[in-house]
Amino acid sequence: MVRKSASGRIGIADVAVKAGVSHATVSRVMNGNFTVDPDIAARVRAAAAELKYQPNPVGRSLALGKTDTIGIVVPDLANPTFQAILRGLSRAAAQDGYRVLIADSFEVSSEESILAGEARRRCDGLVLCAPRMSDAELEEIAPSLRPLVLINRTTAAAEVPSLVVDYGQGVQDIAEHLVELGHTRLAFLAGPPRSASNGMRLQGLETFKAAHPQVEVTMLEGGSDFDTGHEAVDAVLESGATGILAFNDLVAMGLMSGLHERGLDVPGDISVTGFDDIPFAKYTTPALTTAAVPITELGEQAWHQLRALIRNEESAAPGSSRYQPRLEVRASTGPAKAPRSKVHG
Amino acid sequence: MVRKSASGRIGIADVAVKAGVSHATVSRVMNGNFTVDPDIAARVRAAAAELKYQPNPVGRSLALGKTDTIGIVVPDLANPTFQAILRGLSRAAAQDGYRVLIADSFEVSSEESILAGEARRRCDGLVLCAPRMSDAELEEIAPSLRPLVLINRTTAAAEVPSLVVDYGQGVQDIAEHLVELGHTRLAFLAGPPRSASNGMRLQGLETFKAAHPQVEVTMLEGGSDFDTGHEAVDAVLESGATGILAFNDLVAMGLMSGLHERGLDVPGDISVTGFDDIPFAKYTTPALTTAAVPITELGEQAWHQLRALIRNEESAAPGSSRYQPRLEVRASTGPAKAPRSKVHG
DNA sequence: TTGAAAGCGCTAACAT
DNA sequence: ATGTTAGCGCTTTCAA
Repeated sequence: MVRKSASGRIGIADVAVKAGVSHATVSRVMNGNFTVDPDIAARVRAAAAELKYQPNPVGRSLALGKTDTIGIVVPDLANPTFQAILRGLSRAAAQDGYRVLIADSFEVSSEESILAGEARRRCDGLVLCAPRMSDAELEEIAPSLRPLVLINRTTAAAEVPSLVVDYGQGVQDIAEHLVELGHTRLAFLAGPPRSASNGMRLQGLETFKAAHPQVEVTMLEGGSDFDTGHEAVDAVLESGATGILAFNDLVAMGLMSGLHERGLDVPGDISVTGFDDIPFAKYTTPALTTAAVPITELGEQAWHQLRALIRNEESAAPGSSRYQPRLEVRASTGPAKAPRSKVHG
Repeated sequence: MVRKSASGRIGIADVAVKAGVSHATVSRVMNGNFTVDPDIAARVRAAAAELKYQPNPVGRSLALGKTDTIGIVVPDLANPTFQAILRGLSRAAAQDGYRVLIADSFEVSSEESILAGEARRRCDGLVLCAPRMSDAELEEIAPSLRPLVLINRTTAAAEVPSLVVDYGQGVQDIAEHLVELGHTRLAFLAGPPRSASNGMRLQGLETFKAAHPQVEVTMLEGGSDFDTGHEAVDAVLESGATGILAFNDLVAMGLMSGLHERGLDVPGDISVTGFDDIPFAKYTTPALTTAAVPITELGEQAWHQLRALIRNEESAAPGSSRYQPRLEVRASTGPAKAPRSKVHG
């Protein structure tokens, strides 16, 4: 009969008894410490195998002061962008033997710092993804969260590398593309107000407007999902714009769908662009012109930065990097038609 | 100056010293034990706040024998179905104060049981999502993984509830729908060979064929992503079928995209159906006819089942449930044209 | 090379 | 009501 310790699970003590050695020796064998006599080691391994002993990671974590787990906090797990980051992060971390714990703040910015703190305490490091909290709050809690890597957000706090996508430049590239096609009336379907990446897009558009005073750019309120785009059809038509920059691919798809239902042709009547280049983007009808962000790679890089911080806290902190989106011209953008007259709302 | 224990982090001992009480009292206060004198409790709280003390969850877990964390193992985090399950699970678990640890097996079935075991040991319970391992292996390891909930898979092992979607029935509903539209030559674009849900679809089709001997059903090899569908165009055309049942929505979208590139009209020339009703499905052009699976709810239910098991190991085990997909007729299916002649590959 | 013992940070039974 | 003490399961000095 298999002996069990009080808890019901088989522990190191059971193996020690069965092999006729001390806990310490079992521990050494399990950790590949070669100072153990080969015969004894074999005996221990046999006992462990027979009892199907698996070390308890919680006890191990407490003793070692590390969990081999990292945490990631995202504002919305339903967003393909964050899903892709999670995927890249998880894959990269797994290769180094680390697991990932997820925390979804559901866009409730007031919950973010609590979630982050809780996650951090259970892990060896944290990735904070596009946090919605204020700069002040971020800077305040960042030190207590280290090792910490930020995505699409920066902070003045020390030792906190950031990976940020240059959404401002991307949006400018898209706008330039539309201008080259002859569009003179553009509209931007904005994202979530608290999103830093939305702020970067807005800044990029300001730069663009300064360089192209002859181009009219209307700002429209929006969000980050399909429905946002779908519901924006009226506002878009009312703006009289012929080139629409949607916050992201999802919004663009929703908009195209709405436009299609209204009998409008894309890009014949209106050109539509997205952002991110999610996998679906090339399969929409028409295929979506967008700015490609190497998003899975971003997750992977986040792990590499975090790993560096975890491995040697004191030495040279990794720097922050900026990712340039790449314009992907597809079929959803085309030459501007003769100006349309505004449609009544 | 803030005192720190050896580890560098502030521990319960520091608070105890600062408040002039024992560890135990601090612990009581932190856990809301009301047997503590209000004045002392206040003093402890003040000390904790001043030191910004946060209990170490690892120590707590070791003492309590629970981690307030559950694990989920998925075959592929890139798959929208698993993403949705993860989302539902994470949201539901979070409401009860549980976090989720993810493990992606990347469709490597030989890694699954190791991953599952490792995840389980760090958690209080596990959700095994559409495991690719054999029935024998599953049945063997299931007991060691309890509390365990299975999704889209069943096992003979005791105390292991399953949530399974009735893909067989769903596929029959879709096939019936196509037959009603006059299609007599169908083709099924299969999914990953090791996928149990693919097996269920196959079984459903057998049932369908028995009931409709006059309908020709061609089986085509496939996979589970866009590219699979996109690359299947030749095989689909060669089959001469006018009604195509794709393994899932992704495959259907890829196929529609490929058909479109060939100048074929959906549903004019060929009707295409998907499965799952992912959020994108209603925004494809044409909107995709599919079988809707309440997938996020599935993740939520998985948590409820797991919670019941965690809360009282011995009492009435929750039963297994079966989810019926709901046929969503949209624009990608239409009346069959006059039979086409086979196209040369 | 091995065992005894201390300690990781916490909770809880026991004693006062 | 509070402190003392013994674990939780493991790793790692320190002695032998």
